[in-house]
Amino acid sequence: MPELPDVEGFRRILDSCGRGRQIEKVQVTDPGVLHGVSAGRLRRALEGRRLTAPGRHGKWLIARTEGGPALLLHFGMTGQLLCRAPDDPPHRYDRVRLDLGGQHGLRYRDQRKLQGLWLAASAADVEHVLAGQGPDALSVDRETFRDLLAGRRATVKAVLMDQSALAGLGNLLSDEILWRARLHPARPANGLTYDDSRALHSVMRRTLRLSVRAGRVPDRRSWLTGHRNDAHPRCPRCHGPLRSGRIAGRTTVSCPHCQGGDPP
DNA sequence: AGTAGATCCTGGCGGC
DNA sequence: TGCCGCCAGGATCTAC
Repeated sequence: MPELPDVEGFRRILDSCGRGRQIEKVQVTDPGVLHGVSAGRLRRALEGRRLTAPGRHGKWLIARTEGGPALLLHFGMTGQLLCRAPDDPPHRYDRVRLDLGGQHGLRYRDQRKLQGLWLAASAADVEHVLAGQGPDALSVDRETFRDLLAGRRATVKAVLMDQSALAGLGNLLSDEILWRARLHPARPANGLTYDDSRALHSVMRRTLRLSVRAGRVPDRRSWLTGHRNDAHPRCPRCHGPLRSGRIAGRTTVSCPHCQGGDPP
């Protein structure tokens, strides 16, 4: 389930594998992942273009070309970006392939096709596709973060996961961050104190930095994420039983002891 | 403004 | 064994 750290990993793959190289051939093996563009138009728009420094906003990856259009990639739950030689055997979930000359190539691989690829004709068009995204969770400053929480009556978990409020966090990271900050996920966002939001911001940044370094949310046993799929999960901090429920429509794991039994 | 629920999509899993 | 329904959680839409 790609969240900000995973997509940041894909950005690095795109950078090391594709930057400076020319897109020689675009192969769409499943047009079902294309949004608002046909396979033919995608091919005509990208073939012959040279990839430049890629960007990322939240869970979006931006593959820019020199003086040309940009390809926007969203990985849904199961998507990934791989650097593979064009003659590497195809995988059944390879949906789009970019051949970059020689032994270089990129593949958009995705089992469930919940999201996919968008084509942006220009920088302004990139902004258009990304309109409505909140600030990136890795670069949002403390005051902006505090204000976006203070302006919402929804639960703090719902706001953390809302891409229009804050871009980049998914279900796993939200639970991890709230657990580390010792905040109950069902607390109303606008009920957090100044100190709460300050601590939450700091914990979020630290958790994101560690996750980006690992290329994903680590499922180490010292992390909440390393326990959430256990039959009888216990808190790695206090060793009490973890609680599993649904908040904002998502499975939510938290520690009743560390994060409070009931939200105030 | 907020939540719940359906939808999209595919595969793994438990139950019968 | 095989079929059914549920669940996973990325997002969006409608209904309340």
